[in-house]
Amino acid sequence: MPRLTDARKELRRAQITEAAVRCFGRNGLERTSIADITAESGLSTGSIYAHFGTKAELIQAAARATLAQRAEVLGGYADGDSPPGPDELLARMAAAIDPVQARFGVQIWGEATTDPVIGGVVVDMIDRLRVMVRDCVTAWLVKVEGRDPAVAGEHAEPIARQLMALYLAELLQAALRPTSEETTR
Amino acid sequence: MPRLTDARKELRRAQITEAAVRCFGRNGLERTSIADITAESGLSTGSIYAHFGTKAELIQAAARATLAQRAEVLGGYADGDSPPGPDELLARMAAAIDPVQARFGVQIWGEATTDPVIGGVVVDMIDRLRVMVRDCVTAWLVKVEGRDPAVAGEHAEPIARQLMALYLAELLQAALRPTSEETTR
DNA sequence: GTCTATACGAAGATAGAC
DNA sequence: GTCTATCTTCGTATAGAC
Repeated sequence: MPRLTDARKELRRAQITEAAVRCFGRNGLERTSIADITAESGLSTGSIYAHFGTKAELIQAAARATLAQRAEVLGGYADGDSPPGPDELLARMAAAIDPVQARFGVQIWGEATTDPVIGGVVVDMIDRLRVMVRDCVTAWLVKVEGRDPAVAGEHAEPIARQLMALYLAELLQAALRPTSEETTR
Repeated sequence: MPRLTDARKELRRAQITEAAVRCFGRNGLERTSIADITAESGLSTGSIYAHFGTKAELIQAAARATLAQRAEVLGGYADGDSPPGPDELLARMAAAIDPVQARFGVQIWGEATTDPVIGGVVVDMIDRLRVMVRDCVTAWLVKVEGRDPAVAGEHAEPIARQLMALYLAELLQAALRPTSEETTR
């Protein structure tokens, strides 16, 4: 297994998807051409198509990468000795929102309504996030509120649902907030 | 002022935007061509361009019409003698969600992230909805919970925010739910 | 693997008859 | 106002050299 070259390959792919996300954040999924991405990434058309079969595949990869990145941020919250309570958790999640990623994220929602592949990615990711939020709330109920671990999970579930809804609304709001360029104009 | 012909004009425009929304719900904003809309509406390219200058204008008109229609549903809730409480209100709003309009709505969010005109339409409409929800909650606090009208408005505000977030999440979920065609396959 | 140059198709928009 | 036919542009994807 040539894992060193594999790693390089992954790096290139990441370079491309990250440039793509910046373009998408500026101009939207369909209004950024491959040419735009070549300009942003410094690479060429041929190079991009060497790594992704179609533009749709590129979008899928970018979506997976971005959503996974957002999930990672929540990773360690449930582990500490004093996990954050619901309000604090939401505040942290909201504070971690990046405008460009928020815009791309909402664009992906739109795409997910008609593209089943993207649809799968999005619902999986929302589900993963909700589970992580639930676990964090459970840990909080047990560790700082002193609830019975046996029932804390059940209690955490509806709270997690509400938090996710609030978070999605926050994400949407961030995505709709005018660009800094637009506000300074 | 020829208001009869104006009315006919509006009717045609509605015919076009409604056909467009059905197409958008199926295939997304950018993957429905003008040709698709002619097929769905029974009209021709020329006719469509006689009513809308560009495809973007058509999308804007469709967005305004659809969002206004959703706002209308909430219209009378605050007026009755026994306005619904938060849970009941959310349930009614969720029950009134149409899958096709939900998909189009979420697509519009995506478009709003990069198109300032659509952006304005969306934030205006979300704002209008939130105000209506707030008024409904206020009426409920006063009329069925017996709260002091002087402070009910303040109390209603955060509740309305939560309800809106929950509603938007519900809308997103409906939009991501697989089409009936896909599930029966 | 990366580049440049290009083929090819699709879709937005227009012209002009009726 | 509505149609059909068409123009033109643009963007994806490929071919082939290095």
